[in-house]
Amino acid sequence: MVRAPCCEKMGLKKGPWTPEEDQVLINYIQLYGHGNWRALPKQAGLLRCGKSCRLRWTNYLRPDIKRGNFSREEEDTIIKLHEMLGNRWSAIAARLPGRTDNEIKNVWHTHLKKRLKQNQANPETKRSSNNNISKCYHDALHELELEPVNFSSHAKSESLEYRAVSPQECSSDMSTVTMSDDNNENKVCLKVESQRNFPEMDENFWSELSTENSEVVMSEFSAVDGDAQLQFQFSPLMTMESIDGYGSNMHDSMDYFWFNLFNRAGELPELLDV
DNA sequence: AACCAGAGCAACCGCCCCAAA
DNA sequence: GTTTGGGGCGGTTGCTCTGGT
Repeated sequence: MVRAPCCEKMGLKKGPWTPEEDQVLINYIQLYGHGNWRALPKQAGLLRCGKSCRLRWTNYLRPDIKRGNFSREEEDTIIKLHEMLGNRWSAIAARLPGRTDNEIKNVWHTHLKKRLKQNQANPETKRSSNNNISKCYHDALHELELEPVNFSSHAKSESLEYRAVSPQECSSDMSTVTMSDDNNENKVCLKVESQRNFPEMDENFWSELSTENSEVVMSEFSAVDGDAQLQFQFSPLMTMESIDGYGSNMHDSMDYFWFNLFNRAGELPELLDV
């Protein structure tokens, strides 16, 4: 079933908004809010569809919108977040206060894609890119025959389960990772249950890990008889409020964690040239 | 001055998700 | 369990601006 576009209804205006229309919309929302977008234009006396009003408000008229050019810092953040999240513009916008998904999408298509292409044309840049590291640890995990089998994500808790996929290991090697942020302090506790013995890790392991993987900072780890506990702390870019729906990113973080763990323990095959 | 091409950006379109009926 | 409708999202369009010829 294809729903006909609401603006095709008789008499509804399309195209650029006039300053008068903007003012009507602003006045109405300031007075009454925007409980029901579909009903809003009629009540406000606008010859627009609700969708058009919502878009105009969220992308342009909202008082907390930051206008003007993107700073280099903002652009770098977008590039990094795009690397992590892909074309999830609203998720990226959630981490850039005052910027809208539409604006970020436009900046990406007009500026940043070009910038990235230029960077990738430079082999030195390419070698050191996070993408390359990411591919390496995914490959490594594949070789280890560890893969995520279950993942669920909510605003305040995450659950992730890994298992070994080779038949001979399947029954003996199962690890379950449960994350929670009970105190809502951006510190995420993980309980790892696994038959695999965790190698002992020194201070350098954690400092290197947090340097190379800026989304997450390991703060504490202990492993006793295969029952491991560790504490994550996310960088400011990775707040728990906005983590909902970032399953793929958490996979990356956990993949990275496992990769480093087993790499350090010398359990990785000779397949990496990071 | 006129024309053209490309860049930038606001707005639209169609689809999806989810809650309410 | 199914249908319906509102809201949100990502992709795309098309208008405007700008710089080059």
